[in-house]
Amino acid sequence: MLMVLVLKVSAPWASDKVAMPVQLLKIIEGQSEIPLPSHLQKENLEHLQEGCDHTNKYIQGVVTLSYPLTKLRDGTDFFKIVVQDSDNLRSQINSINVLIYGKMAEDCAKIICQGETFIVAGFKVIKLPAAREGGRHDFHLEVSEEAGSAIYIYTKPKTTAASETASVSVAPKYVYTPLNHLKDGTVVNLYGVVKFFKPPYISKGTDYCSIVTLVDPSNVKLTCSLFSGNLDSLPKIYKVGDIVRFHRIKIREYNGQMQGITSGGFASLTFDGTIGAPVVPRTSSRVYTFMDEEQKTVEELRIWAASNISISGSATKLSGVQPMLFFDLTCQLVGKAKVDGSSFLLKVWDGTKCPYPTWKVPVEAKDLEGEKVLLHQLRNLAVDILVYDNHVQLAESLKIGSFLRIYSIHVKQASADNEDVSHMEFHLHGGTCYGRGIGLLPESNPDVKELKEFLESVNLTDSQNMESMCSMDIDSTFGNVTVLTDHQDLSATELKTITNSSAPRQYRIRAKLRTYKPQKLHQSVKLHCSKCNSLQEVPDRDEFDVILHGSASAAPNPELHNTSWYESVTWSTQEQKQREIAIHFVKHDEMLQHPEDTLIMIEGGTLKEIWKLTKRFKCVIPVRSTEDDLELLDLSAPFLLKGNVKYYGCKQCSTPKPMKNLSSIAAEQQPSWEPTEIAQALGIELLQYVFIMKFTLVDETASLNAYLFDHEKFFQIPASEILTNNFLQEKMQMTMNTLCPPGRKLGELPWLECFIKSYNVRGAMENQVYYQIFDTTVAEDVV
DNA sequence: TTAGGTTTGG
Repeated sequence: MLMVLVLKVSAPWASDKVAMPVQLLKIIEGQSEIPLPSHLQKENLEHLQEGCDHTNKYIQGVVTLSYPLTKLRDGTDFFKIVVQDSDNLRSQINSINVLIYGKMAEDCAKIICQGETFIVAGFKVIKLPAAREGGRHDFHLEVSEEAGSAIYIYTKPKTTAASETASVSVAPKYVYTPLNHLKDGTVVNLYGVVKFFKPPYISKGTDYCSIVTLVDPSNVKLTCSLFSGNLDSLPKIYKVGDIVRFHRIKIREYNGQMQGITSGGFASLTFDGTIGAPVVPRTSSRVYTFMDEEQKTVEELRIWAASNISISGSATKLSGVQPMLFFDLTCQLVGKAKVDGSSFLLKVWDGTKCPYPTWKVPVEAKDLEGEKVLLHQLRNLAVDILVYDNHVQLAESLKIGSFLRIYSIHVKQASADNEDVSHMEFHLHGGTCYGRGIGLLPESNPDVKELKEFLESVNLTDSQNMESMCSMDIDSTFGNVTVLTDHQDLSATELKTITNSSAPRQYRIRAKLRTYKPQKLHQSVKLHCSKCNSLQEVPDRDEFDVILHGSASAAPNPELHNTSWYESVTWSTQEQKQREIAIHFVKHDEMLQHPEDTLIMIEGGTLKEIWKLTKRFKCVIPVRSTEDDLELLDLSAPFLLKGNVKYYGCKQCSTPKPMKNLSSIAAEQQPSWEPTEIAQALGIELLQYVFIMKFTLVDETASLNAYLFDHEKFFQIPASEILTNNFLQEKMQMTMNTLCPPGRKLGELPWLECFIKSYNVRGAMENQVYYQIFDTTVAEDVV
């Protein structure tokens, strides 16, 4: 009798789902071949090559020797056998070592006896360091469940003897197929950047399903249907731009296009697609291979994706929702309730306030799960999202307090019969079009970390003060003033009186902010020279990049290295076009200081390198060398980087002085390296970051445009920080939403109090009167 | 098996 055993779990062609590691599939009598899946091809021992994809290949031979089951140092089970190709006994190379790892090793050790016929598919070929001897192969095969190997054993005894030599275990090597080389009917390993995905949802069959569309630098797309009964074994994709590695995905042709589908042994790793983020795989596998080479692949894909994939997406904060649109929300679940059979209520918040009144889904208090006190505290910040149909089951299973990303929420403007003002409704409609669904984010997710930090910073008492400015009862409560001023003694003047008066004068006014410019708040940040009074745009990073490239073409001058006041270090990069970098560390008392106290000057650095250095050192000054001195770069580039801020000098008003002037600051008892002081020493007229905005103010009598020219006082946010700080941008947006809530009629806008002054600007023909807001600060309970 | 990307009802 011939018995055929198939060791499985991850055999790619196995049709059975039983998770038993060893399964008796068939007992065949008098038959010499197992009906192997048609896509498998037999590989001759003589033709083995390292680095090829053997996912669809098998080798067959007789077990001539087996060793006792042992454990490797890391606890992995290890079983080694020698297999001889019985069809080619006269061949020079007819034996090979097969190293079996993990659960498969344990299972094989129980079953395999010498003389049995052994078939393995999905192995890895590893070259041995020593030369071959006596018919032994100079490769060995590595086999494991993780590698997707499958083993077939014929238990019919045959006998041969063979010697064997020790072999060295080498980490397995995978081969990855680019998306433009996929062939129907194969099982491959691949990398890709997520272009589209549906978070896992419960399919109509027995499994979870997740749809993932990948692209890679071949610019070919591949849509994969991934199924698994275990949610954890589907890739943990959180956003478009994430990078995935799939092992053992089956390729099929569907509607004239290649399609990926899970097959036995499918495994995935997911990586954050952000350049510079740690390359840490998200996986449920206990065991996975991940080495320097893989790290490099991920980093390369990140760079490719950065310029080839739009990851702008539709992520929005509640403060930024627009009616009649769809958006993705990262939020925390604070309440949930069953509404009816086909819909379920989720109450969530993200710390920001929706500028529109939002609907409240009526549910009975007893049906609402969540912390009552918190729900009350958050009653004006949390929003109700009604999820339908296929999303209900998943929504029900969510735990209060968990962090979610809800994809493609529909914002619907609606007005009930008994309300004059329309409100916003949030629906997660049934189905999964456009990736509609709910994803559970782990606490380790960087977006969750950021959100948690933000939620903790939200003062719930303050947000209750905003109650008067929000949703339900708009008209009655909007008599309130939301801006504080310094000059409480002045009484308010009507706008008509102001526009009819001559300039210059100062007034206290009470008005509504009908609109403001720019609507994109980051565009309000400019650079101002207090000497020549000029305003300019903040240069973008490309401009800086170009200047850096230009200056890197000249090598640092070694004669300028290591002077009395700085120490220098130089090195060359490994890139194709070698680049020399010099860093000059400014000393204090002839000593180097801690990096966080040190000012450095750098020659030949890239944008990224300089940015990294600013994280570590107190100040960074990009320089280049001339024949006899170091000097600043073109003043279109920042002359100084400190913390998150790039400091610029005025081209008109600056007269750069020798870098050596910095040594006088370095000699101070405790050098503070203040930008103003550095600028002065270097002859730079420091440009100040300012907010420039135009406010259109109205009262019952007239309307006027007043300019806001503000460094920090009005918003209590430094203009210099806003471009690099998301929290502050968020805070500023919320402030503007409070002062000028979008989507409201004039009558529904809040009243503001502020100070304005009028002034004359001489035109060619006549004087023009302008107005500027001054000495005004947004009240703390608004911010 | 399930889905096979392309939104809108409650």
